[in-house]
Amino acid sequence: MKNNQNNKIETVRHSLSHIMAMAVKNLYPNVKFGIGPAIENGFYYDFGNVKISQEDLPKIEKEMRGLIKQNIGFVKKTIDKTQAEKLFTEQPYKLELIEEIGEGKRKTVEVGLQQPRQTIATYQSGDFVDLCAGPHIGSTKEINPLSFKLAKVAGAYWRGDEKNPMLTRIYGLAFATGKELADYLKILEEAEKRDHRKLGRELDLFLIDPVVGMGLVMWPPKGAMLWRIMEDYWYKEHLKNGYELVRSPHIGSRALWETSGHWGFYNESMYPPLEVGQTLKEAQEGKKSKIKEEYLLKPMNCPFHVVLFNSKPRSYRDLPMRWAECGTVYRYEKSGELSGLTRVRGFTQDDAHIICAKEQVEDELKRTAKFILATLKTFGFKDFNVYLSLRDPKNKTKYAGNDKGWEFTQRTLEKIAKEVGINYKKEEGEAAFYGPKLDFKIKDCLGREWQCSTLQFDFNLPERFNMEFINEKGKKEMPFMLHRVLFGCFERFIAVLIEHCAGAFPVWLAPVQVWVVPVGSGHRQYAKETGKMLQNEGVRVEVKTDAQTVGKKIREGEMQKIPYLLVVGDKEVKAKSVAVRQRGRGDLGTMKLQKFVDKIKKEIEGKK
RNA sequence: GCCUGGGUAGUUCAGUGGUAGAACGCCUUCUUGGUAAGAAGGAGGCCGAGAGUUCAAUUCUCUCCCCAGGCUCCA
Repeated sequence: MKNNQNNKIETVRHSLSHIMAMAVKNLYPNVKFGIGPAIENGFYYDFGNVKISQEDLPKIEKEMRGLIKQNIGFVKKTIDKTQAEKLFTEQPYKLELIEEIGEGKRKTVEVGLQQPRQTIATYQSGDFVDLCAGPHIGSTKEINPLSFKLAKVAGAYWRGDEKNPMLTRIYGLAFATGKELADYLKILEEAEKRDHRKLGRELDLFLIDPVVGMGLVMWPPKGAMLWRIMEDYWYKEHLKNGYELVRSPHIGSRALWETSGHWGFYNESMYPPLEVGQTLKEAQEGKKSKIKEEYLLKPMNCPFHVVLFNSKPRSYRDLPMRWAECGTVYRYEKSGELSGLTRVRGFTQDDAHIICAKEQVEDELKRTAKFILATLKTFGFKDFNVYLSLRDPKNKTKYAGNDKGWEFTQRTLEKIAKEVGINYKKEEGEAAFYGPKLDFKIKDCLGREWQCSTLQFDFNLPERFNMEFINEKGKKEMPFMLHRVLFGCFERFIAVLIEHCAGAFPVWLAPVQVWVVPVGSGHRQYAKETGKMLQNEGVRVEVKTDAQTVGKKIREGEMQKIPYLLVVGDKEVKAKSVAVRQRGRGDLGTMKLQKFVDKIKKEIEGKK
């Protein structure tokens, strides 16, 4: 039953995309049509040869409502390729699709064909015919005209390829009822309040300033504290889990990146070389000299770890090696891709490389997957999607490594994913060229997925750097290499963390856990003593001695999302107690100071 | 990088072809306070940068920079 309803709204959404296309055609007769599928929460359609802006949406929406009132029916007509080519003669994008349907190449949702077809499905509504496999509603009277809304315009490359022309995409929202639409709009409004960029400013967690550089993040005390807490936790857990810590520099010579292959295949994303042949002063004076050395900022930590591994002969007895480093990397992302903390140009990966023998692969994978799951759980993430990215079986040549290695690792990845109970989605062709991977993606406040944890094989670096160890038989053997990050990187993880808890961090993570609020000036001394005592117990505390009313300080404390506000006045001084106010819950009443210390320490210990 | 829309005080935003305003925040003074804003006063803006049109540009035009939402790419 639920499924039927889902299908029904999908069909309505898709039909709305056709109605929108009709409306656009009426208003912009020369429009060229791309595609227009139903999507989560609504639909879109891509249009070429038109200039449509946000301001035009009400006009298009009005036209759509006019069409809907006419009770236009949707009629399926199957025609042959020649007829289709004639029908869509002025629609170059449709002709491209018709060509591919004929060849069996087309396999998107709205024309779900895998096999070469002689016939082409079309839907006619009124005088508008669209290339479409359907299904559609019978007539526009099935559409509730109050339950949809055109949301935004956006550019989108034809077929998602940046070499193709850019079309104008109009996104619409559509639900079964007007109430559902209103509810969704409400959710969007709420989401805005959780935006990490807004909260980052309000809570003084991070700063990005164009004077420093786009995509380069600075961390004021509160943000730096949050980072530190995460990092301390991270180090502790890694040592517990049998990792060793390593460190590597921020730049590496050109030769390193040539050997790793990044010089060649990663050149779009790397900052250009630092060419050393003169002093800065000489460069400023315009003196030119021969470049003696070239260095590149590291976009990845791996090559350093590989060089460390190769620095002496390794025995099978040394394996597995688990080397971890919170390493800051720099990638020159295109300007339009930058966004808050989720996409930056300098970021710190909580990286580790596991180098092991084939027999150890399965066990290491399982350990790592469990480690990832435990970490996400500790930070309160329950809702994330996991993707098993495999190579494209139709194009095996573009990958590093050999068939045997790929088959083994892909099989093992899938096996351990099942064993540790991960509900994953398989994606063929999504693997990196150097190996298959398991990606963990967390949603932000708007439901956009961000890859955080990942677990990836690497067939490239072991080959390029000739990594080897001496096996039990005294023979040289190439080890398996595994990259993995738990957070992904601190920046992005902090972004999703902020949005996940709306800035109200659990006590163990809160940069400031407690404010002590004296009622009057006579209570300042006791407040300071209380603060000192808490500080000695390892609690992160601030004493608010400024001359403001209690009401004002409470308000500020709540807005700063401080987990506990301790109000102290005459009663508390006398009884050596504190009046505890918990964030979001209000006054919990008074308790002995020691009792509060026990309470908060227990919460911190339990990662609450 | 591409498409659409933006950029006015630390923040959120008004406003105007004759070089600007509110609220909060900040500073000072008064207030010594009991669970979400005590009062008064003050400072703070080459209205994102550059060029053009104009007697005159924050306002109109163009270029660039940055921001938002997408696309592409990615941790």
